[in-house]
Amino acid sequence: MNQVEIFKALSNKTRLQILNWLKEPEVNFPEQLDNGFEEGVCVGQIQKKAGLTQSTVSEYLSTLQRAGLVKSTRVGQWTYYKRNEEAFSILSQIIQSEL
Amino acid sequence: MNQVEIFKALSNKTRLQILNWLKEPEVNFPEQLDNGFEEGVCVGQIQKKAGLTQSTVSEYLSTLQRAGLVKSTRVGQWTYYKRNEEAFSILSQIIQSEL
DNA sequence: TAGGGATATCGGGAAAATCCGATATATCTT
DNA sequence: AAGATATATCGGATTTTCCCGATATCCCTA
Repeated sequence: MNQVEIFKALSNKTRLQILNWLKEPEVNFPEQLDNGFEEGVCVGQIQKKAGLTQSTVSEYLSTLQRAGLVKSTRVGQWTYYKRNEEAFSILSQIIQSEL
Repeated sequence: MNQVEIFKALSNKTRLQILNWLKEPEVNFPEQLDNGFEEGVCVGQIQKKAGLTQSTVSEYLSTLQRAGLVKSTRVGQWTYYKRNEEAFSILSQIIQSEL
């Protein structure tokens, strides 16, 4: 739980948006209704919505993952990303007690 | 309440330390026992503890203030900084509900 | 096993952050 | 008014972030 790394990951508008979109994948990624979102949302869907290049979005997702804010699952050629809710819970507590 | 600005302000080890020191000024700034800390701690004390130059620490405190995380009071030639606890409370809630 | 699609990684130009020394401003004292 | 002290602001060298295009890797299918 590296605090500076977490806050750096959160210091970007697009990355904050991605995290927000992943709160309600069924609303924000209707094209991916086939799988039930238990795995998360694949990079391509997120990239399309973000409107940035594939490499940039892939890098942003790695940044979020290194910070522990999302988890990924590889299924075939797709990598699905979803929020790590526990991390947000812990972060919220850290801000109240430690920070 | 600009979220990106807040997280950027928190994305620095020294600034996090300053915020932490200001949680217990009487413990961390014993040299300033004369005034009762209601006003906060002056820049010079923080600078000495941080071990960075005066200009850097002054700039860091401005950054924290622009983000709303600290408040300042000018008294004579001193500027006293203290935490804005309300901001941390709100931030903690934002992480739980909005982020 | 060849080709195609999804994702990751690499190299880089532009912009922002980091932290410094020098200087400006404000205030207090004498 | 002059000197001393505390803080703020400025200019800049260095590092980091942002975001891209090109390329590499992985996996699936014909």
